[in-house]
Amino acid sequence: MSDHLRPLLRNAVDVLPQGALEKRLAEAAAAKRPLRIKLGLDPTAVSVTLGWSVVLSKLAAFQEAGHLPVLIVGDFTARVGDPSGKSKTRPMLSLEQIAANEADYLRQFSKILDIDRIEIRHNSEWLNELGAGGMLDLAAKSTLAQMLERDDFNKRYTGGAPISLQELLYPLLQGYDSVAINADVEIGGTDQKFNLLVGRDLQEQAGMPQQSIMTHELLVGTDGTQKMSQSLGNFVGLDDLPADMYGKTMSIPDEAMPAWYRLASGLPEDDVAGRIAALAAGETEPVDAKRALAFAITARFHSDEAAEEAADGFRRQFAEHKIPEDIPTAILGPEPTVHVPALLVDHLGVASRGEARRLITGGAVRLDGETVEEIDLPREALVGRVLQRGRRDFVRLITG
RNA sequence: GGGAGUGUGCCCGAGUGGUUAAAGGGGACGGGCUGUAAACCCGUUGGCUCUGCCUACGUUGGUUCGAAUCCAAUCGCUCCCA
Repeated sequence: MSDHLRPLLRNAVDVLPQGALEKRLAEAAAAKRPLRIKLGLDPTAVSVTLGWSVVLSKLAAFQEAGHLPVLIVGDFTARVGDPSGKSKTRPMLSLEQIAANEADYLRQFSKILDIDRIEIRHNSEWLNELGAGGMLDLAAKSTLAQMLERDDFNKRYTGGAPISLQELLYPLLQGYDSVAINADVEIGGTDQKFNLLVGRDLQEQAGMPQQSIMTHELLVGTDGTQKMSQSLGNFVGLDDLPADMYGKTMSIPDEAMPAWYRLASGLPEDDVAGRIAALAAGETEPVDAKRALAFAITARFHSDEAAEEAADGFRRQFAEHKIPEDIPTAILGPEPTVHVPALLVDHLGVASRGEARRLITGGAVRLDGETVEEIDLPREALVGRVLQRGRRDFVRLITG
């Protein structure tokens, strides 16, 4: 494999059709024009997760090689809902919400990508124009059997779960984006393979050159089993504080380490390969490998200093079981007796007072490290002390 | 349009008139052990002013001393026929 191609193929699973990318690159070089690299995104969530870093890094690699990332903001399709990997449809979003999410996304993307050197397009631009006639034209060339080849449709269909016609049409809309922007290459996760291929079909029907597609391994979440996603709550966000980024990474199962190293660490490919090999050979202790991984990720999105600090704080809190230094404070009310469950709900993110009571019963609540057993405590017993819920949530109680 | 099913707690799923806030499993959370890993053990998993009260088995209404369980209507979903 030639050196200039290698970074472009990193972490790719499928690169289709065979040889097409190389051909495209050669043509582009000869014509001295950049390739248009499409990445679609649904502006539905709030945080950009570490899972995104895989494709964003790939865009950065293309950018490095002189090509042009074209980001498609699915402001139209967000109102339809992509069924990828989901068993149910997702809610539609308002335009205002979509615009707000988009701005937030770009800010987070800029941690990986030079967002001043990308093209940003909204698919409402052409999909609004498409109209019923255009939609029917798109749909005329696809069959139900073709659509049902898509894995998650297939599963739902055979499992007797509903698939709305709207969802069924989604891949056509997304594929049409490729026609509209003249994509040369489209990248995405492995779950997007079908959609990316639809883009090729529609480009062919439109009589234009067909894009190459490239799918990428999906990063597993902190649970080590399911795909990292915001809705599953198993994610590390690019916006996470250093301590959270470090801590969440430390909580992943050992088995997830190789994948995280490859997909998320941001370390050079050879370095990653070496570390994974050392780990597999038992030359590296798993804990050490995980600390190094947590450090690498934290440093990647913050700084070496911030990562150092996060590592220190982590050691103090979880190895030495000390109360962390920077913890939020909460002002106690004037009442002489304090209802502890209310305190937990108000300041430690407990969902309900009933839940708080259960936590107290279960020994999860501590005051300056001592297990709390009372539901109500006199105010004086709380002032100036640190209330703790579980292993990682603390609040210092003060007077106003 | 006709017919047959089905709708239970975060998810799956049992329950077909009376200790049912609802078996069991998964997930999650918490405690122990530990490397905030895995495995393992234990506990919790509707709300609250908590030895009690309130709300809950798609929705609405009804039968009954009493319903998730029976009836009616209604909404959603699946399958079959057209």
